[in-house]
Amino acid sequence: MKRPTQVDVARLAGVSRATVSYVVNDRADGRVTISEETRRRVLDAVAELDYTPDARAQALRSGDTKAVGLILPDIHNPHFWEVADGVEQEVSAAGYHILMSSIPPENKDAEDIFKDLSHRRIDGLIMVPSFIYQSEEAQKTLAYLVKRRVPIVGIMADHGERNFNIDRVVSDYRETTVDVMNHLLSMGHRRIGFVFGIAIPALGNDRLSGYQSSLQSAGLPIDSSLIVACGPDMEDSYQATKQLFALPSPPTAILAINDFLAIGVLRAIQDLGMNVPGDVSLVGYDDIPMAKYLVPRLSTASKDGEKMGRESAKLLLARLQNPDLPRQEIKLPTRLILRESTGLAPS
Amino acid sequence: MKRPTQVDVARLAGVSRATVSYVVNDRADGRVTISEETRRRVLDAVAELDYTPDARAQALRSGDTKAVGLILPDIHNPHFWEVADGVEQEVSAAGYHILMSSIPPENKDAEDIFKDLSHRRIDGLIMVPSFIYQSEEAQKTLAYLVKRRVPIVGIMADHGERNFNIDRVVSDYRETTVDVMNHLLSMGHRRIGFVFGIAIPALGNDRLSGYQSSLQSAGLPIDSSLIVACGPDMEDSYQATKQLFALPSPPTAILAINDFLAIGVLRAIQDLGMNVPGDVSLVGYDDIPMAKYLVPRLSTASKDGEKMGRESAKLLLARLQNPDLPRQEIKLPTRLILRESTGLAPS
DNA sequence: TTGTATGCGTTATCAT
DNA sequence: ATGATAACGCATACAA
Repeated sequence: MKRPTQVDVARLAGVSRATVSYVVNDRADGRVTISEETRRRVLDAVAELDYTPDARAQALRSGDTKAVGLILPDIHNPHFWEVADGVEQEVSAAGYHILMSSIPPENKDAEDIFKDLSHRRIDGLIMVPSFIYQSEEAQKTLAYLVKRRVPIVGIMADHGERNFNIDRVVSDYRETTVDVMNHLLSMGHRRIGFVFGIAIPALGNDRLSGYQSSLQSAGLPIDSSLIVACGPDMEDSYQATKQLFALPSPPTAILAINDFLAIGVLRAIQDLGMNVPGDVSLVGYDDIPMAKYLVPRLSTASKDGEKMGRESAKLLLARLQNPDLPRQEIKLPTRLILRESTGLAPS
Repeated sequence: MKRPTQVDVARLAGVSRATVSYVVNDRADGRVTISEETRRRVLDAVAELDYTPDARAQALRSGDTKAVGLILPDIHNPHFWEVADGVEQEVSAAGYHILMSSIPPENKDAEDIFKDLSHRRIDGLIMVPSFIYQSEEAQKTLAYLVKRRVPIVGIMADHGERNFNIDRVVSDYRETTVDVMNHLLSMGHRRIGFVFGIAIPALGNDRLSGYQSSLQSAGLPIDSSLIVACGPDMEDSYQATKQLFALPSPPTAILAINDFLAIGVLRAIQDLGMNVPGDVSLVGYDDIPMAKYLVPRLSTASKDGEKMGRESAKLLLARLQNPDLPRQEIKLPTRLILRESTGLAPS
């Protein structure tokens, strides 16, 4: 039993294919008009056959697929689910789907996704353009797509990033990191560690540079042994923390590159027989949903992931509707949320 | 500047469209053969024009879209991201994409997704068929699709669920719940609470029935005030826990319907001035990645989400390749993992 | 070994 | 107010 097509409907209703197309698509605009009589007949036929237009044919004919791609750097970090959720809400309301593509820390898959864009499997792309920094190849491909005016919106930090001339939702932790540091400094912390675990190091630059410049302003040395780079999993941050406390002069406060990794840090500190914030203060980033339920509740620099997702989707939708729009940019704030994981430096 | 098509390539290479199609698709199988000479010419032309086949046209022509849908019940629960990750790994290796569709606790969106399936926007579907239980409508649609032999695989529990006659990956917590209860009982717990917060109540039946039958076997009463149903967010489980301890005779142990909600439970217990496992024992489900980093490390009934994802993808891929396969079913084990959140009942 | 012709299901542009 | 007909870009059976 094959799927019914327009032809089948047309035959059953005793009209032409074009007519079916008209009534199905409600082309009551402008020129075309359909008599109530035939309209009914067609609709009846549609119902009877349970006809539903073929999306593939529509895509070929109309040129777009009603699907947008989404590239995120780390599927295990809850922050990015928030983003995905936001994107989803917005695009699905507009009748689009998300082609969730493999989150590529190494650029390998990124190529594939760009290719999909070229193949017109998707109408546009929302991405946290991490992989871009990893690969010349990817940068060239992106430049090429931009030249072709392919709709792309990037979710990115402001600082030190090349402007790829795409629509962007920017949200930058640099300033808030300075707030974090000032707070820590004012609480008497002098040795502040940084668990820099992130799939793409360049993505952490906003935080790292805020950290370093704060130290400098305070006349404190930048001790590179306090900055430990590690992988993006909780186990990585767990080990990194142990490394930090194996130092001759260990930190009294730690910045974790994100809340997700902060969980591993928290665990390591307690396994070391210390407690937070009594012995060590801890600050994360992103304010993931579970941050406020951890024990202790995690102090963090917050970013509204869901909103970032929604805003980027809006930007993309706008450009899809009107390709000639000037370049769009939305700036979203970040802010410091003090909870229970920060306190006075031990004396 | 328009995208180049087969025609353009054919013209540049001085061959026919068919020839282009042959070399591009490497039809070196069976009958067709292309001389090395023309092959080169075509490939050169392809490179020169940067030709890339149009996926929309391929979809129309070939009948499939190389995309599969994925329906999950709760986007905020890390367990389901493990599943998504597994699915992604497997299908992307086979050249498919995931159409991540809005995770629908209420059936509303489910209809849309089924419709997409009908529209052939996707070739198949992997789902945790939660919404099915909410809506007669959805059940009818599913039955219809099954009759049409649309490739669908369900990720579901075994117990008490209707067999929808689709391929399935089953994994059931009933037995492991009995293990959990036996363990708790052996540690002297007699009043065991259940934080039953889940978007779709029917989905928790494997756990609930294991809980109840264990109680019965032990000759203990089933006190319905110890089972508190709540929403699927951490705040819900947080409040539910407070409710549990407002009882005249509060529990000494708690089962949380999943690890995600267990985080809220853990927080509530400590806010109540009690500690885990000293005052109350806690067990979750799923063994999400952060479970072993919580303080205390969470005892839990584990399920390998990623593997569930991978296996369901394999099933779907197999059926896509051969629609006439007999109905497939894979059973995945669950097991109790004892960590630090369970202990002797207080005396 | 390669080219010709046809159809996939839609939608848009004409005529009628 | 409706109907023919021509693309959209590709893949394939068949002819040459």
